[in-house]
Amino acid sequence: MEKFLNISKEKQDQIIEAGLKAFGQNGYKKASISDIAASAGISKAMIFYYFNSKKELYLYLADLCCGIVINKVKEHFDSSVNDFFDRLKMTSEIKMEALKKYHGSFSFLESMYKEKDEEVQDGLKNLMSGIQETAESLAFYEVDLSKFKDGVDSQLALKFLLLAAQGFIHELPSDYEFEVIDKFIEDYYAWLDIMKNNFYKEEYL
Amino acid sequence: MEKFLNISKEKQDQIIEAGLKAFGQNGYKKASISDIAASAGISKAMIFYYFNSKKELYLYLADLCCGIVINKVKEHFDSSVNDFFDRLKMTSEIKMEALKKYHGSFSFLESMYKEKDEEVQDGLKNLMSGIQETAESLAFYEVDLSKFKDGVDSQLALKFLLLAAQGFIHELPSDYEFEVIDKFIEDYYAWLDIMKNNFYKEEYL
DNA sequence: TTTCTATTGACCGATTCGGTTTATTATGCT
DNA sequence: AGCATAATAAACCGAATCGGTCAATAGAAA
Repeated sequence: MEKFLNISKEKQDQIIEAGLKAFGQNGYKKASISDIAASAGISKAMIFYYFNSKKELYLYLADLCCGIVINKVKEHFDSSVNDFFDRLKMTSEIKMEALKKYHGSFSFLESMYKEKDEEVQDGLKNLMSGIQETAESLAFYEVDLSKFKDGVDSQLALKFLLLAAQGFIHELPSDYEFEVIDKFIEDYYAWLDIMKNNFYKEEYL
Repeated sequence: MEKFLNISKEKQDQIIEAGLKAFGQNGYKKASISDIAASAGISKAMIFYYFNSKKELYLYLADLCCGIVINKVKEHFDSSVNDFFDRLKMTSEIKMEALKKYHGSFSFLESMYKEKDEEVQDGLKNLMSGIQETAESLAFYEVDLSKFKDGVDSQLALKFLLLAAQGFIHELPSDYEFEVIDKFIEDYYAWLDIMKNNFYKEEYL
């Protein structure tokens, strides 16, 4: 595997993107090394030269994607931000920055959560345990909800905002341009501002 | 194929659900008849006894799912409802009713839109042409947007509400219970009411 | 009993799978 | 230059799986 780390970053990225895409779309079992190699523009033998098996490649990618998210969280998350909308902006920014590293990262991560194949279960369990503490639910405790008007259910607001973000991620084609993410962030912030202006008590505007 | 229509509705549904799930998760090429048969609890040979080929089964399911949605639209859509939120309730009700017929219908429909395999392209093209007129974008013309307060972008509101609905559909596990849909509809309506109460000019409340 | 239908498990050739081996090309090092 | 070593691809491996067929069985109807 040190073989892989010694080649150029561009070629590494081609292989990583190809792997994330194939595994993300088809799951572990139905993704094939031949597909990945062809999609990365190299021969199948090279995949086994860099990584020794399908399993090793998969777990490397899993580790990589989790690492990206975890690092972004450690880098940007600030628990002292306790305004509802500011906190949301922060977490969505973290998410989107991770999304911008590799096209396939999110569809891979999501298929990873559903992955049931026994061959990789052991390796995944290890990863999961270390990532639970960055779960979304934990990211929203200690947020100040008293700024909301009576009659506005902040939990419902949160729920639908998170669903919308998830909907956006799923709507992305596998070959999206990075700018569509920036465009979405823009819309997202505009939408958050509208909600804030109409859902907060006047003294907090 | 008339063989298939003569067996009991329950057995039909088992096969349909198995097919929708397999094709929806894996796409046409990577879904296997063996999987579908096993998941439906019958032998592989029976699939070829009812349908003569993989392609015929796939196109039958595609036709079935499109038919369900189209019928629900014809049945429930009322273009005279031109309040923004009432229209949204109506279209989401149509969607969810279709979702409740078969667990796998929506993931199948979505994978159907992305399907690129040449073997079924011809059959899909025919279906698509008849379904375009029920597209979501068309469902929102002639809606009265003047009730919104200044500063509230109704198009942005629509966009995020549709994204949230899509996010919900994707969050569903493949073996969801039908009641979670009712629970979501409940939340959805509560959320629409909150938005209406805060986004409409006072004279329209 | 005969006849027809529903159903299966075993089977078919073809393809594809994960993985290996071999041969060839670059790439240093001296 | 020559020589070793690493990078790469193509051809290959046995095993599994693919879509699809078929012969044999069981069951109901006659």
